[in-house]
Amino acid sequence: MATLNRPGTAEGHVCGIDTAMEVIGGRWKVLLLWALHEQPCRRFGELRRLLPGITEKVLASHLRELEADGVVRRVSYDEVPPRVEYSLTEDGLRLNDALQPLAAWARERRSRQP
Amino acid sequence: MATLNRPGTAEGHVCGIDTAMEVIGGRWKVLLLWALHEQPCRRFGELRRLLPGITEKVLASHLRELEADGVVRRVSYDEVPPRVEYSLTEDGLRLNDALQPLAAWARERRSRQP
DNA sequence: CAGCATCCGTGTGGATACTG
DNA sequence: CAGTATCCACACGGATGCTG
Repeated sequence: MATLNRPGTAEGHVCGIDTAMEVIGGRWKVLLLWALHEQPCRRFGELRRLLPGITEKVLASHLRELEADGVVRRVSYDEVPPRVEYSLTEDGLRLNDALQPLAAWARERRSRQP
Repeated sequence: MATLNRPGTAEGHVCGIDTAMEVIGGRWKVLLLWALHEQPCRRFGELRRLLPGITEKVLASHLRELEADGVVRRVSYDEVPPRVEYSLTEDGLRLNDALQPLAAWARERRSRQP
């Protein structure tokens, strides 16, 4: 019988969905993507304020992971005080678009059972 | 400044996406949804074989959670040997449809960087 | 301001064995 | 066959303090 994932191959997923889950898997990642979608350029402290409850460590590590996955771009300006701006890459924009139906599903389901 | 989530309210998420993430958050859940989408009715052992690496405990708990979230339906037949069949609910079908763009995103991105 | 270093608690998931 | 029952490991996220 065919299987849905292929153990032994690092990224050999047949249906592809869990590859995406690896990118957005993380407590705050989809909210970060959303924040960077609403406004294309955000600073570290700004993102922190947008996500009450997130700690600096987790915010930093999430941003680094999203950057490593090629969906977030980090631009550091050589100034004092330091300024760093985060934005979505092209791939990140596409990912966010791909996330919209999921958000719509959640909204629609809540409107049915409030 | 407005925030993306509203701490203090259990399900008061503004953008809705992380509500969906709570449903599909789990190591194998999207694969389960996918399996039940490919073929509408699956048995426990069948699902276990489709997901090499999953343990019985995790499979059972994931199925129970998906059932509690109203996306999976469990039908138990009173037979010997026991037979239980799992299928997607209407809501589960819609969830799976909402997941397709995400899978497409992952596939498209892999085709660009193999 | 934008982080990193360190330590730590919890929960999710996993291994194994057993049952109706 | 379709699960429970235990026990356990470790990754993830969190709290706190310090730095360029």
